[in-house]
Amino acid sequence: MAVKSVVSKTLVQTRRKTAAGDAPLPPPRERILAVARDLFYRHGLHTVGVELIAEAAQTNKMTLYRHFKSKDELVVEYARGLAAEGDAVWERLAEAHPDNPGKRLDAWVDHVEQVLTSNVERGCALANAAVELQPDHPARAVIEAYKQRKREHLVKLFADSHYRDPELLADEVFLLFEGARISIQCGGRGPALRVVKMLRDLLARAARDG
Amino acid sequence: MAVKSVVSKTLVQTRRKTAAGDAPLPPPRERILAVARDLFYRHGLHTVGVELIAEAAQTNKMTLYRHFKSKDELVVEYARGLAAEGDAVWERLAEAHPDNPGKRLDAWVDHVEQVLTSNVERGCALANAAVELQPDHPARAVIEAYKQRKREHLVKLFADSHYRDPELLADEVFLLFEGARISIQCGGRGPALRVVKMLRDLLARAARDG
DNA sequence: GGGTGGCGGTACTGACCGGTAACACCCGTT
DNA sequence: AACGGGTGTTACCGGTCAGTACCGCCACCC
Repeated sequence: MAVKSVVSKTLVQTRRKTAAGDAPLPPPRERILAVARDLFYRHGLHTVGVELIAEAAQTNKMTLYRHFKSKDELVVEYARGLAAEGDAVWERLAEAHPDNPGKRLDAWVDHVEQVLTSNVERGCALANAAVELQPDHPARAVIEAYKQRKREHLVKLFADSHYRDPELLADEVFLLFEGARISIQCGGRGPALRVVKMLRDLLARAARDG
Repeated sequence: MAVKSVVSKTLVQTRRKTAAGDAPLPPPRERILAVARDLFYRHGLHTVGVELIAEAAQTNKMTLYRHFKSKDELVVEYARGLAAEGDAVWERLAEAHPDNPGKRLDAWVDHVEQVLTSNVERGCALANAAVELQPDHPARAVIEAYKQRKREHLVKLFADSHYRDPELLADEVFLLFEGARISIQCGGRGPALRVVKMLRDLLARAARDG
């Protein structure tokens, strides 16, 4: 029930650059968010303390609290960052294939494949965070809104591709994807790896009206 | 980042029966496990302390530690209990329809429907526990073994019903179910409610070889 | 009746964690 | 040169939590 720190504490830097004059560091806030993202994802929100985050970000607790007025707020920013990154995927998809829904769909499936085959041992960071947080935690609203947007993106994608029941299809695809990511951490890596094949089969079989 | 106790602390009982001579209580170990099950599920493993569990079980921390040598062990027993209950469902299914795979399948879908429409605001307790626990926690092995068994039960169910690709079908159904339960706590209750329809459609459309 | 064992109650320890105070420091600006 | 803002450092507070020691009590059983 404990996370033993494995974070290097050897840091001899002053002010955005290491003593040896290496590459300058990003400002503390960004470093903290980057580290929080890594540690929260790998070890969970509850097991990672603010001091660990601060030290891993090559700063200290005081500076952390100058940028985030509480750990809860840091968690909210953490969730916001993840949601923004997820939204960015959809924006890139829309920009890459502005008027070709079929290609947009293919590109999304490719993206899913890439996500599920890369190092995602711990599944969806936002879903995990939702599991750890009480229902009234402010980060929950961020997470739920994001998942809602994600589902609606899918509905629109299928509607644009003229599938007959885009709502139901979106739900189905959404649940398959979510199920794959949660089941990764329950031991079954197998099912998740086959989900891309399922997706392609499903989309090929589903009825269109055009 | 805190759970404020809302548990009644008014308890004036001595030894397995209340002062007023009400119904006798089960032995402490069972009470503790029952309460742990409820509180761990509703609030998560990390946010619920052993003292809260003990008091809610109408006993105290000392007695709890006489039956479980650590909180981690209590968590393991918690997981074991949930897994055993899940296994019991499959046993009842096998007993109810020993030589009629079709009815067994129908009964399972009914069971899924019942699970997803009852009060499961927090999804699958075992999946949630896996999210909260480090990979080397002993309870993780219990959870992973259970999910593995569950998937194999599904494979056997589909194989007995002469579906053409029981492995793939089992994965698909498994992921849909898992996805439904995790997505409940991410705000989207909608998709989960439609999963039963998806299941029936999927099973109706899937190819059989007999 | 006198053990014996299980249980309830209290009080405690030691560690950890979120959050704060106070001060020294470095830097860019004027 | 003086200033001020953002930062690093240390020490600390208050609370919580897992786990333990100790005692008293009641039930059961020979």
